[in-house]
Amino acid sequence: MSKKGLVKRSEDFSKWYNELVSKADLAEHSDVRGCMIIKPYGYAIWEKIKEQLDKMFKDTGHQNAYFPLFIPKSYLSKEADHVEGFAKECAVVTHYRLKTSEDGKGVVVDPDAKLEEELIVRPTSETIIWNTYKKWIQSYRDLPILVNQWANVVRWEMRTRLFLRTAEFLWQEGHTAHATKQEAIDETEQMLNVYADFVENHMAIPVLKGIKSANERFAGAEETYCIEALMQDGKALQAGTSHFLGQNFAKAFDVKFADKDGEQRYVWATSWGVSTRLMGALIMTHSDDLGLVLPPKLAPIQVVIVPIYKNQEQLDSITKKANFLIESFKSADITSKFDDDDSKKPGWKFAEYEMKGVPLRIAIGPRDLENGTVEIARRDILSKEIIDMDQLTHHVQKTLVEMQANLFKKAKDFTNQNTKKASTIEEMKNILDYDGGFVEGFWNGNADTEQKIKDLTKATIRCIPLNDKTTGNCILTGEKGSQKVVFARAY
RNA sequence: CGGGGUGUAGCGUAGCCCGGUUAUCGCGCCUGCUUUGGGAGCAGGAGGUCGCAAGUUCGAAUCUUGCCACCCCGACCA
Repeated sequence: MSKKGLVKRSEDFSKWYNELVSKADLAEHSDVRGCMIIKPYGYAIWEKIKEQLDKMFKDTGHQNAYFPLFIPKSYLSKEADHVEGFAKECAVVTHYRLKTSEDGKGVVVDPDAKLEEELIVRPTSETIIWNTYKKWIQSYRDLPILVNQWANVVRWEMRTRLFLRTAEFLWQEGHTAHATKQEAIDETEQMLNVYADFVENHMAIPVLKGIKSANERFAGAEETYCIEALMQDGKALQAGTSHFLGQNFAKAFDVKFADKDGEQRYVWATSWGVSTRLMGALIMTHSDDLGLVLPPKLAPIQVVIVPIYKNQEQLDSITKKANFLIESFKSADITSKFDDDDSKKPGWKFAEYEMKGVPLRIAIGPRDLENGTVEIARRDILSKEIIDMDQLTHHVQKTLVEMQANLFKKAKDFTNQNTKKASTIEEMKNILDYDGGFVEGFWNGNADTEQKIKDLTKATIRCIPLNDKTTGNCILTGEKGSQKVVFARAY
């Protein structure tokens, strides 16, 4: 990744990405095909994401619950579009027992232990949840149901990439049931806004809010809302989705309720989710050649203190100061770590914490002991300054807030600079081939047109932006009165 | 599933075309001393079914065949 700007050759960006994930100790490929091992440091960041999102879900009235990993095959076939969308990538459990093989070496699947009905490892939980909601809902008094589940799901992908596309991934999926269409739509939009709020204000990643074209819509949804973010290589990443499911699942699973007027009505549904893919977005948005850059709100360690010393006596007095600082940080809600590991030299530690994206690094050495100061280094702009020890906590607090804002602004500027308008296919192709980025254009709303544009440019419609009713001439056909959409090449 | 590529120590690699002593180098690891304000230096040491299997040969990391795994580019996708 060049600090100067876009990497146009995607192989270079892939290489940079993979190296970063490995060197920052975030994750690695498992020996199990397509699966990922999230290492403790990577998982700590995911936990920060979870914790903050979970709070936002609860603040909007949701509760957590947990549903089975296995879904009977018959459930999946109840909603036609839904099966079709997921059938190609499902892992299927057919047996429940192993036995020692004939030759005594190893084990084989016991053919006598065949399941009567195969179980599907959930690729998403709409079906099993709606099968349950049928039992939970009889009256309008049972509504709404506002449930979220933190879980793992399996989608048997052909090609995998750490955090962005793995056979198994972690996510949260919200599944809500409502008495009216409007309430369900409001919920869908509310959760899209929660996602946008979280991604922008906690992850410092600017997003574009919009709705998907029919082609890109979730299998079984009537409307898919999404947030799209632009990565540093000029490709778009879908960072979260919120689906208005209409009455599709209620009808498929026969979920009806008695309304106030005594009428039996089908329930209205939504589902919404974000996954460990957010980790990929985080990495690809902020990081540089030295490694990961973390927004302070998501950093498991916000400040690291590195001692520099020549003898035990110096280390002792530095340790005393460091312990004092750590206490002071703690009372200001700043997470810090004192790294007095004697087996690593300071230079090694500096490089290591930069690689891991720790926002602030404080070095305390003999000079500082004399002067009552510390050296403080900022990860985002790579600056260093000397600060008086007694003003430190306040300074750190202020700087962390500044860094959070700075990272967002930097990413926002990048996204703005790489959002361009095109009125013809050639124009769009030039932009995409040269810089990548978001391309605003007009589309006649026709699925064939969308496909042709994709064939010609490798770009898909990322979304139809919300609250932008501008019309113009279709980028492919020139048709007047076409709607505004945003195209990009995507992950 | 199509096209391309790679498998040699924990990681990264040389050697393979043109078969021949004890398989190369770097990082990491272990021991000791000196070091510590940007990934330390020196000395010594440990670590290998050369992806798996068969074949050719006096002899295979090297040649042949088959298999497996992984990576990259497509198609598909959060």
